[in-house]
Amino acid sequence: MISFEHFQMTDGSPIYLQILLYIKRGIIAGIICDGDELPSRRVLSALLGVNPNTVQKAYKMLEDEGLISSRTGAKSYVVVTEEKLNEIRTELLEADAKEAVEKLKLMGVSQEEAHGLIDKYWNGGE
Amino acid sequence: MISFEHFQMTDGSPIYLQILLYIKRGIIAGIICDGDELPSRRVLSALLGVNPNTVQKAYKMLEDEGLISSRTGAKSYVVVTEEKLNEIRTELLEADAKEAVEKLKLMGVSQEEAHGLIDKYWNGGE
DNA sequence: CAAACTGTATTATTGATGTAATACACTTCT
DNA sequence: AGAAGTGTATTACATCAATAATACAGTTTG
Repeated sequence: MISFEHFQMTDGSPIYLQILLYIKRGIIAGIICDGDELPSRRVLSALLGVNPNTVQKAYKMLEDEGLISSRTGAKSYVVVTEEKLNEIRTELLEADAKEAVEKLKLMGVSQEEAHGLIDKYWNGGE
Repeated sequence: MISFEHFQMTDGSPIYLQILLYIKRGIIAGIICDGDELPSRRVLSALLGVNPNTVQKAYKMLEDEGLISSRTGAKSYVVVTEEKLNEIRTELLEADAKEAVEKLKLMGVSQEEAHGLIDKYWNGGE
C-alpha cells in the first residue's frame, strides 16, 4: 500500500496536481512500484482532508496516462513498465531542474553558488 | 525603465504572482535598481497581453512590501534599500533552492546527480 | 491651459479549483 | 447470500484568478 506520510500540501497549486506529482515522483524514486495498491479515493481524501472528487481527479489522470489501473469495485493499483518509468523520469527531472536553473539564473546566482545552495539545503539547511 | 523582454508566462500560477516574482528576482540580480521607473499598468498589460487589473494587483503587492512607490498621476518607480534587498534575496533563494532540493530528493536523485543536473541545464541543456 | 498619460476604484462576468451530497454498479470478504 | 468497501458519475455551490468596461483624480508635458 502506497504511503502518503511524506506528502504535504504546500503551495497554492491544485491539490489534484500535487497528488499526481507525488505519486509520479514516488514511482521515479522507486518507492512506489508496479503492482502497489493505492489507498481508495475515500480513504486518501479523508487522510488528506480534501474532497473525494479531488483525489478522483488525480487518479483519473494517472489512469489516462496508464500509470494506474482502476476498475469498479476493486482496489486501484500501480502499473509501471521500464519504458514508462524512463519516460516520466526524464520528463519530471528535466522540468524541475530547468525550472530551478532558470529561477536561480534570473537572480544572478552563479553556477558555483547554485551548487552551494543545493548542498546547503540538501540536509535541511539553516 | 524596467525591461520585460525576458519575462515569459510559463506555468499555470497566477500572472500577478509571476510579475511580482519577476521584478523581485530582477532586483536581486541587480538588473532592477533603486529609482528605476516601471512601465505603467496600461503599458505593461498591453505588452503582456493581460488585463490592467492583473498588473495592478502585482504592483499593489510590491507597494505594500515597500519595493515600489506609486502615487496617482505619476509614474511608479522602484525603491530598494540594502536591507530590503538582503531580505528578499534570502527569502527567494531559500524558497527556490529548498523547493528544488525537495523535489529532486523525492525522485531519489543523489546530491551528486543534482549537481550534474544543474550543470546540464545551466547552458540550455539537452 | 489643455491634452495625454498616470494611478486608483468599481462592477459584472467567465472559467477553474475545490467542496458537498448523493447515487449506483461492482468486488471482496466473511 | 450479505455487508462493507470500491470505482464512477452527477449536480449544485463557493471561491478565486482573470477578463472586461468604465470612471475619476492627479501628474506630466507640450
